[in-house]
Amino acid sequence: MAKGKFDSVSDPVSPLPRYLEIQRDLQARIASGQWVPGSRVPAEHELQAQYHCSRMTVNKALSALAKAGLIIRRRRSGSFVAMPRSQETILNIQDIKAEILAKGKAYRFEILTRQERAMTTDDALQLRVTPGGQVLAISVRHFANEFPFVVEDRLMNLAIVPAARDEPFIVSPPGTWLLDVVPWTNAEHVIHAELADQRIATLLGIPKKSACLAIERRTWQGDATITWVRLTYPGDRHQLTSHFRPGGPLIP
Amino acid sequence: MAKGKFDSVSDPVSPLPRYLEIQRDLQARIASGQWVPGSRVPAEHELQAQYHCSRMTVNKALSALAKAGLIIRRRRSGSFVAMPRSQETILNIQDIKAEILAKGKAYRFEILTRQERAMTTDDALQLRVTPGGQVLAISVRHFANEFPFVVEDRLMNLAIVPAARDEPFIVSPPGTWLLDVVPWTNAEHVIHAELADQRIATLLGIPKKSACLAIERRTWQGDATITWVRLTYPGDRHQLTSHFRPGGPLIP
DNA sequence: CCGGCTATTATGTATAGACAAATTAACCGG
DNA sequence: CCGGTTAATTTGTCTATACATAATAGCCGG
Repeated sequence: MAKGKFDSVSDPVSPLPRYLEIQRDLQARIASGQWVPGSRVPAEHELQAQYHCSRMTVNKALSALAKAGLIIRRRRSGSFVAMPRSQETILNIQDIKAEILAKGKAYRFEILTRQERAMTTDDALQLRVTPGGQVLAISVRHFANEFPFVVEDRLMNLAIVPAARDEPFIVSPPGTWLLDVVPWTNAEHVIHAELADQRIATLLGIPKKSACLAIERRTWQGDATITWVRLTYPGDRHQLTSHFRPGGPLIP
Repeated sequence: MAKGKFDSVSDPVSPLPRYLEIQRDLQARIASGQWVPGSRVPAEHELQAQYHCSRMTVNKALSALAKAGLIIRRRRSGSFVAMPRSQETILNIQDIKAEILAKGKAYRFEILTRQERAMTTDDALQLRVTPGGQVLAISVRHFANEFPFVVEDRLMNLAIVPAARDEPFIVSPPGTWLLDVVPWTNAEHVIHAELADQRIATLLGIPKKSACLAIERRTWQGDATITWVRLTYPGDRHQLTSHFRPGGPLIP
């Protein structure tokens, strides 16, 4: 005999690892409706016999399906096809510089205003911290191919990011700089629509009272808020797009 | 001796499985910046010695970290702390009925229009399929506590969902019904801002030309488009919120 | 000095066996 | 028939080992 992996019975040379084969096979049965929600998935030892492999291999496939939320596993009871999940999608909000460059457009930005000040009540509210300390307030306009792309209004908590005080933000805009310099642990996004006021209209070069997409983001490091930012996009020119597959990271 | 699991050396009774302990420990070192991006993670056999366990256990922890994108693994080279990831967040777009009920408000809906027709060119474009076949076009208004909440304009591909033809949509609105009945494999979302036209303004009870948040969703089953839907929310009253932790599903 | 071969190394996948924990099912005494 | 104890089942975790695979490092001949 030559070599032949582990000499699996019926599959001489499989391009896909065994556990992924099993995983996809089970996933297909669930997606196709062959196994309806609530129905029982064969026990590990049964699948082991069916697929002619060890229990660990079956376990790896089943655990992945469980982590993806396609099945529910309970000791002694067995595994069951999960109920249809509420819709959930992965929205990729890139760093603005990366976002524009990814579209193959020329990127440029300009600092509109920059102010270092004692934290006001409003600042504290928006950062969701107790007042006190200093903040750096910065407004930036980003351009794609020399067209105004988005207006950024940002508050940075200088108690957490003192280095920002001495950063001129010449090569990188504040958002990109922060991403590179400060590790963050939590983020919150709020997306809504609003009408352009005079300032936004002028800065984006759009008519006053046209629709804008506003994204607000708060970023934390542990319990401390690092920064709050509000990005205002022209609503008709910008849109957020996302794709989603249930059992998301399963089929990479 | 009584029993004592596997008699691990220094940890008599651990409430957490070993691989999770290791995983969290490594994760903490990465998050804290102790291991900077690009730096090398000890090899499996080193960690095995450090944590006093088998290589498979270490492997499980490292594989999970790799899947979560915290480290990059390469054969022969070793494992390395990943570069800071582009911002990515999980946006939860619930089924409307569930969304309203979750807010503790009374839910009601009404069918505004319903038309079964041969697929028009526009329909085909929006469903992204080649023309031909029948579609069901439905408009629905959803209420929360008797206030207009969102307007839904939907196209359903009757070639894929013939059952919709005979469904009166009395107990459940089309979206909820579809979620319960039809398994889907892919979805695409597009979010943008726009101004309310006369119809939307009337239906939502808001001034004409006020800002609206529009969410369009296309849902597939394999290659076939099941449905296209456009949800129009009042921009000032509705917002999408999401939280995100890097290394998301790691800390359940 | 360059290009290709070989040895080494780290990860990837898989096996078989073992004990632990949880929960259901069966049983049995009152 | 009820309630509690015991047994059986299923998943969860872990070990030790083995071979596969990819990629680097080093060697060696031209």
